[in-house]
Amino acid sequence: MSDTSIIRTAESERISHIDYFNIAISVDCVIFGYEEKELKVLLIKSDLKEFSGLWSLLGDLVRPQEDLDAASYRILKERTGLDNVYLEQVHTFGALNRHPSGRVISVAYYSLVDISHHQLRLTHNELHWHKLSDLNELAFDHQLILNKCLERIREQVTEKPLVFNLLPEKFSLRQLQELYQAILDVKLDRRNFRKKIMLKDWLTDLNEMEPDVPHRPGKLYKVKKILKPRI
Amino acid sequence: MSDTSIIRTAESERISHIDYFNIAISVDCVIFGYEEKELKVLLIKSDLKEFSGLWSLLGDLVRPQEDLDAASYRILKERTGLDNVYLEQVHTFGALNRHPSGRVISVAYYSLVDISHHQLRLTHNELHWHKLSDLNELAFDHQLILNKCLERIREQVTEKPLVFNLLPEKFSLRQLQELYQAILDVKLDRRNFRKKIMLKDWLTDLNEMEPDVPHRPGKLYKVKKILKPRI
DNA sequence: TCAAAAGTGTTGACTTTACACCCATGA
DNA sequence: TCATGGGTGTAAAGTCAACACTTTTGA
Repeated sequence: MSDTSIIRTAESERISHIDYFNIAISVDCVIFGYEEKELKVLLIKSDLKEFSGLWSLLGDLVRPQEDLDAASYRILKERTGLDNVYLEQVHTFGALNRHPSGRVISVAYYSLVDISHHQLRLTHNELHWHKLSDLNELAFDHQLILNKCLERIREQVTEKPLVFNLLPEKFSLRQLQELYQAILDVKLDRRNFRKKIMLKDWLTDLNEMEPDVPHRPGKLYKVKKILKPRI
Repeated sequence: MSDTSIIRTAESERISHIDYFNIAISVDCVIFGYEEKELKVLLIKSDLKEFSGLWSLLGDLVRPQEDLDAASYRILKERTGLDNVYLEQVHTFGALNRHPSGRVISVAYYSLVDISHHQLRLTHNELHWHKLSDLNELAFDHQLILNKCLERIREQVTEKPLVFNLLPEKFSLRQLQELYQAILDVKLDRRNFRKKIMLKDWLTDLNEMEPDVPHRPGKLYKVKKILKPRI
């Protein structure tokens, strides 16, 4: 890592690094949910005076003995009570003045959760689901982070069976189509959508019908194999 | 960032963060080049005793007053003399024991450079281009980082006019096709390749012919608008 | 004149899109 | 019986893959 041609050891390098141990590293989680045909994101009221009144993503400093992925799972678990959730690293944000307390570099993860999951317990009363379509200014560079994560999800939803993390276990094709429409912000043709999704072979027909709908009920499906944490 | 409901200021938070300022952050650059119909990567002999004899990516600690992107440009510039080069952040690697000197989290970037560029000057005699097809064990988790970057490039080359960064300014369609073949590790049909690349409208016909070839010379092209640094 | 690669189009397979009618259910 | 969405197929357009012959150049 340097041009000096002296052979160094890990120990000598550790010492020479000490000057550099003054950048903090955090993880920010963009936790998406889906409700009322809209994509939502879980935010917490910023507890920093500089951002008072603004909402921010769920984040925390990475602990010295904690893996990055582990930190993101911890944050999610602490805030929602959920484990066993899909999380993916997206990008690292390191602009010099992104944090008013000093140099904090933040690794962004996104996660998709079922808002109606019985296990979901928001553990803080300043924690709320916000419609993506209706967001005010966010603290820090969190709008930037959110945009990047949204972009990533849009790239991935048609390739991988991700969106099922946002839905209850049983769902109809209509619900699934509405979800894709919400994520991609497009209108899809019903017949073509059904053909395409069936071709992917992601779904199992439950031989059950949607209950409590004021019209002809649709069949219910579940996903064959959901993408789960790699931890 | 915490559950305490005391309102904190950036200053008080800065102080409470001090315990956490003991993770170092580095940038590793996967610098790809192309020569003799093969993709190559620029590596340096590891100067750590623990990895003696092994090659490693080009990296350095991020300086306290340095943006992440700026760090990657600095590393590239220091090692190759090149600026004005395409660099993209790919992933951040933070496993606990990835670095023998202590906790070092590394942000990986990839870059594509023209090995024959007149400005290219390798600034260190332990710095060499290695065929991807012919790599030995690398230091740290650098094989992992390299794989991730290669994967990313493969996803992107058909979408964005990236590969032109690997070629001299003027090139023939044969050279371009060989390059795609090297990156994607596939054999492409010449007629289909030409049709497809022309449809993308990335190239300008220079009305010049390839010099010094022992067969019918091909036309030379240059790219219309190369992707350049965002710095 | 030979070897090597340049240049060039068509066909069939497949994928994508657009589009409309009858059916089942609850109110 | 009405309103609502469920369920279904086909044709046209577009994209992709396979494939062969003639031309130009240098040796």
